[in-house]
Amino acid sequence: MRYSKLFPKARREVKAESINHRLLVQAGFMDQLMAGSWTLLPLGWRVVNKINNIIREEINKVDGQEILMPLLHPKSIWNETGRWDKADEIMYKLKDQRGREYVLSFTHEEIVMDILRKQINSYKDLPVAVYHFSTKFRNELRARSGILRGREFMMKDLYSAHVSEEDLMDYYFKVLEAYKKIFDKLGFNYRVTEADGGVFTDKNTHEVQVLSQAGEDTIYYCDQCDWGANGEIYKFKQGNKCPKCRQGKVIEAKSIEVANIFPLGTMYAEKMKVFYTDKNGKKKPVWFGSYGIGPTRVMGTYAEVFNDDKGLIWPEAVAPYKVYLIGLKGGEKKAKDLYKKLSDLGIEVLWDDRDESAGIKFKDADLIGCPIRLVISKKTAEKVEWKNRTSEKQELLTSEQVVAKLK
RNA sequence: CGGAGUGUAGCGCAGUUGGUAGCGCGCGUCGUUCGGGACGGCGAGGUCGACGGUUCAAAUCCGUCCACUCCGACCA
Repeated sequence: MRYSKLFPKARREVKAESINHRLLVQAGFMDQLMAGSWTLLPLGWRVVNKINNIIREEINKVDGQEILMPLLHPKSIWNETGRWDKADEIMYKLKDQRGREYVLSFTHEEIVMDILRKQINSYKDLPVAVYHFSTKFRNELRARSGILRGREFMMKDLYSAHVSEEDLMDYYFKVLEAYKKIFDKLGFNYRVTEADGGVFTDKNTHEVQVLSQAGEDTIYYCDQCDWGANGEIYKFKQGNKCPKCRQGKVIEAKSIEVANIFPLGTMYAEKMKVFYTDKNGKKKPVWFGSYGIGPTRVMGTYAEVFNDDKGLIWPEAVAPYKVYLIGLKGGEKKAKDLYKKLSDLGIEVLWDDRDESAGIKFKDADLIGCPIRLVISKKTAEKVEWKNRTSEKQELLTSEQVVAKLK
């Protein structure tokens, strides 16, 4: 991509208290429509898509099948579970010209249940797991922290149905393992915690929490084993013995909840009459679970966790472009050639071909935060300067060496 | 919803005791520059958040409302 053509350009200054708000807006990744509603601009959309692809890959591995469900739901389906009233405060409800009532989706359990009751007959049809990436609308009392808490945001939600609690819980922990793989690939320092199910279930659930001062949650975790808990239901003291391994100490920390999984049981199936016939010919309710990850919140979390005073720092796995290429005086032609060469090889390059000063290009390169910066100028002569975003070290390579290193 | 703050040019901001609006950046253009936000010349750009009131006169004073940010309640 030629930076001269990219919409929009980085800005000089942005007033915002939250780090993800300031950096992502300043660098041109997102734009605010109103409190809690954001446009993902080309750079931001690329990042979110990369996050989504990493999620998709792991969810497919646990037999999730991707679908796309509607966002406009009739009142009747939400009445079936009682959530039309129970979740009233977070729902955006609408009425059409004839007085019919709807809600903008804040989750999809009821919708999946409706599909299942039409499609599932026998135990032979189970288990089944479906997921989609789509927008969620939640009427938060207060939108805040940039894109971390919006009233409209993207979520990957996976739903699974099973013949028994054993099978559900077996799958539930498989998904938890898949989530760990996802957040390992994404490169976060996170903890898995036990938490409250909120409007979703009375049962306890698990969350993936990325450690960050910008987080709204307080969690407790063991400094030696994998134990962790959300402070909303459990209270522990920093420094006490870990309740699980009895060896490590409890650490209290701020964190951002990026994923949550719920073993919902048979309540939804019973209320919505989602039954299957077992081997003995008996009708039984399906065991149900739901599993969410917030990709747009994940992007905001990156901005909060990976940055320095110069700007964003993207890990290669999700960077909008792998390389930021700068051609300075005397290197324009060579930069153009290298851009073509790398692009032909399928390497993602953002080429700053603007007629701007060297200083502006360097500042924007740092702000946008691609992992690798390449510079060609009079100074580099026939070579190319390679610098990683996370290091001050610069090395001069031939373009062949650059290509080999990038492959 | 309670508390605090802010709305003035595309962005960031200043604007005194009321007298009809400025700065920096950016933008257009010409020229000189060209490895860490270069410099000069010329130029464009505003219903001062909205509505109402006070006044000869309101960005400025008063009232109502709206929007955004932060803290809280709440929430993924």
